[in-house]
Amino acid sequence: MGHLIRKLEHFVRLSSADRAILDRAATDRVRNFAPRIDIAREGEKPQSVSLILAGWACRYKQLEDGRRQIVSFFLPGDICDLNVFILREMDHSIGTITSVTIADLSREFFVEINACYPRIATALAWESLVNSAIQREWTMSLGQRTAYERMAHLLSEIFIRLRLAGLTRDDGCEFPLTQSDLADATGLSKVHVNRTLQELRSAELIILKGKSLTVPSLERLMNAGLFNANYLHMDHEGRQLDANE
Amino acid sequence: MGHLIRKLEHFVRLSSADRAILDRAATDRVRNFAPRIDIAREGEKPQSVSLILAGWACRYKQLEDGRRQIVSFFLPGDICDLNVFILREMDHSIGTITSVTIADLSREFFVEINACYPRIATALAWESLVNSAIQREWTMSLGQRTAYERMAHLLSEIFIRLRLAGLTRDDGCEFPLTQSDLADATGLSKVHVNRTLQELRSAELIILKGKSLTVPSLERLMNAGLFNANYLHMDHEGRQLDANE
DNA sequence: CGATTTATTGAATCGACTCAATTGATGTGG
DNA sequence: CCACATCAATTGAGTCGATTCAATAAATCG
Repeated sequence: MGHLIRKLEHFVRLSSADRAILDRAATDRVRNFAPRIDIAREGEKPQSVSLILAGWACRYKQLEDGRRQIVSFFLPGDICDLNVFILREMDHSIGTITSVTIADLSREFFVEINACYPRIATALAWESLVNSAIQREWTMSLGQRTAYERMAHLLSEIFIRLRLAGLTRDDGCEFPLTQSDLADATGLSKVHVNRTLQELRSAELIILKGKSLTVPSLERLMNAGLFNANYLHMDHEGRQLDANE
Repeated sequence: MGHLIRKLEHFVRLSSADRAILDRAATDRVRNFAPRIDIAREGEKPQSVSLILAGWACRYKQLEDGRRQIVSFFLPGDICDLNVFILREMDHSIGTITSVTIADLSREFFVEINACYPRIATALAWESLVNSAIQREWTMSLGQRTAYERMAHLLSEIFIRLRLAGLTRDDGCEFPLTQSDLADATGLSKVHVNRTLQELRSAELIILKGKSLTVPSLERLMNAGLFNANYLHMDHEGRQLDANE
């Protein structure tokens, strides 16, 4: 579907046949979920690989005593858990933030891609490497960045990822995360998230109100978060594979 | 080589042909590195996929001001950066802890594996999924666990991973990490690492002296770290693929 | 509209940090 | 093989970033 294709095209140019099979896969087995519910739970058998068509979701883990860590966000165009068929049991849960539309991608789809669409296969491998890199960057953030830097970094990352998927207009985007979500993602308390956001506001790095985020200068926000975009590998790195049409 | 095979066999039983090609790959292009040097640096073009034959290494990221986060450890039998050929530029560095012996795995090796050794291909996919799961668990640790829990968790993880590779005897193992390494991995200061280790010692959860770690009761250490081993997916999950010999 | 969730504020506390000094290992060259 | 240099581990004291608890204000939703 549109957001995935748009994202993958930052890595490699696809042919119209490539785009066609991706579009087809995205209209096949579509499911809708309400906001704030679990799509999959830790301990269950992984059922499918899902492409987010619309809405925000997250992957999270929880300790017995209730402490909760969001370990990644899924935005439109993201794929959850490539290859996960192999495993017996989920080691984390997946929950929605907003209402979410996903398309289940079948095993056969991946077999076909690997056999007949090498450009897509490579682009999906790229997507998966970028996801690993994002996870490492979160490790970095939680381990080394201050609350202020961490929040600026997270907001920069989300804004850039939304832009790659074509989900920003000018300097703004939808932003359905609550401060509580941000707390679970950054490892900070809700109260401190609130105060940190206020600092970012008074530094005029963000305008965050309702469910909408405006970033007057992405560059300044990135600087505040010590953000180095290299880990997103979005500089059209696979262009030697470009389709010629 | 031995440690990799041993580890993969926790997921699926390999045939002697499977083992043979892995052994061959591991004797092909072997390189040695001194302790405490960089094998690869952020910003460079990724050169190869490496299998650690002996020694410990780590993946780390650094901020401009010097703050350093170790985002993963590589133990014997681990593979660095499966698939990484695709990317233009490293987003992190890889450095040795001890002296290290690695075997470079060629692109052709992976092509051959995917074409002719589906069981190994699946096992390597499993290895890569487990690595992602470990990275998520580190995110969890840094975001939610206290210093004490975090240290207990890390030590449990390392001990278990070493055991999977056949590198423990009874309740002990080599442990070449300095407190400074532990600080960079846990996001704590060196001083606090020191104090946290003392707490673990006086709770009789670890005996750590010189470069050797003893864990009198792994179960108790795991409990202290709120350790749930599910993320390591080591319960022979791929047995439907077992070789019959 | 009232009910519930989300955001905000204040005050007190605490876990972890910094700085600085000391002790103990490890290793190397003469 | 000792002497020195270096690196790693330990300890104490003071500080600070972030937390908890608790109350209030503002949105959002049915």
